[in-house]
Amino acid sequence: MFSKACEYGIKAAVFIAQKSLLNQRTSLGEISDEINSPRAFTAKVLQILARENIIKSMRGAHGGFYVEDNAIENVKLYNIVFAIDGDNIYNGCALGFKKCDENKPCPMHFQFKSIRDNLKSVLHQTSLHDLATDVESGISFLKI
Amino acid sequence: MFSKACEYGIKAAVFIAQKSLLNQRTSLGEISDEINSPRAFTAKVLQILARENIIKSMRGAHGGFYVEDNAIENVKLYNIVFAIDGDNIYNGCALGFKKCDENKPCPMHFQFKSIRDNLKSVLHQTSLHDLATDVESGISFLKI
DNA sequence: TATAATTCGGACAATTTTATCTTAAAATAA
DNA sequence: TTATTTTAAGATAAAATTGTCCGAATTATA
Repeated sequence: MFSKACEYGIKAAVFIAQKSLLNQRTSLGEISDEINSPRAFTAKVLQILARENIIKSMRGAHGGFYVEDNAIENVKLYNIVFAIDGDNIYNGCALGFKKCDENKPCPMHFQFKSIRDNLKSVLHQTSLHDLATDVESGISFLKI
Repeated sequence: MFSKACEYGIKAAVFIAQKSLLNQRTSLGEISDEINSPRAFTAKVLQILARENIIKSMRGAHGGFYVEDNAIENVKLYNIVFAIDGDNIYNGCALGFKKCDENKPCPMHFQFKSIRDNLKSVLHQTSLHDLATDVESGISFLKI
């Protein structure tokens, strides 16, 4: 469903948000340990998120990654997925047509409308804060 | 969402079913023309579907691909997707965990439950017959 | 039987995605 | 200022997916 890059990006962002709620920065090493992801590849993904202002980064000693207070609430899963994988998942045609709409639908267009809409609404509704507090309180997990 | 292989497989199967409803076999060349897919790659996908008994193939002059009468009703999108992409799309964890369930859920587990269930039910409900008749009657399209 | 039409299967090639390595740049602190 | 810690960025490599080619096998027909 999501690319590996996007999976790592989501997990990393949630972990960074979790740390930020505790007023802590976290480093690439700590992140990739915590979410069990390849370090250098994760760095690339974090660069994307930082360029898109979804997370903040700071170089140097005591540097690392963090999420700004207001972003923890305002950044939605939607923004992360869009930054990394684009909007193809929930806007793209299930059969890969460039142009597929009610006027000229692919055979799966109508059956998939509810799925796409559902996905879009979930990604729009779920904030970093929601996910991070769940992990913090032991309701969900970033590593299994 | 689906792999390219799966997209081609679905389109091809629908076209083959459409022809079979008219009691005609169709060849690889006709299929890849009709669904606008790379010929040799499509052949590989059709081999998978044939091995899984989702479609039938016959070599030689006047050979080609077809779907058996009962299969047109009985084969669901589910079977095609499963044969080509496996069940990862609707059973797999959104964040890629091997083991992710209510007991030890990833941060997106509950938000994605409805999406997965919705997807699963759509794929289970939609038959080749449904898709093929829509195309045949001009309601939907295999090429755009 | 010979020929043509067709799928099958294996090997290969190109592209995309995933992953790594190495050096530079920036921030902190001694 | 120098050393240390950290991210940034670019080059490269590995793996997976997508795509191609070719000869063998099979079927129908002349």
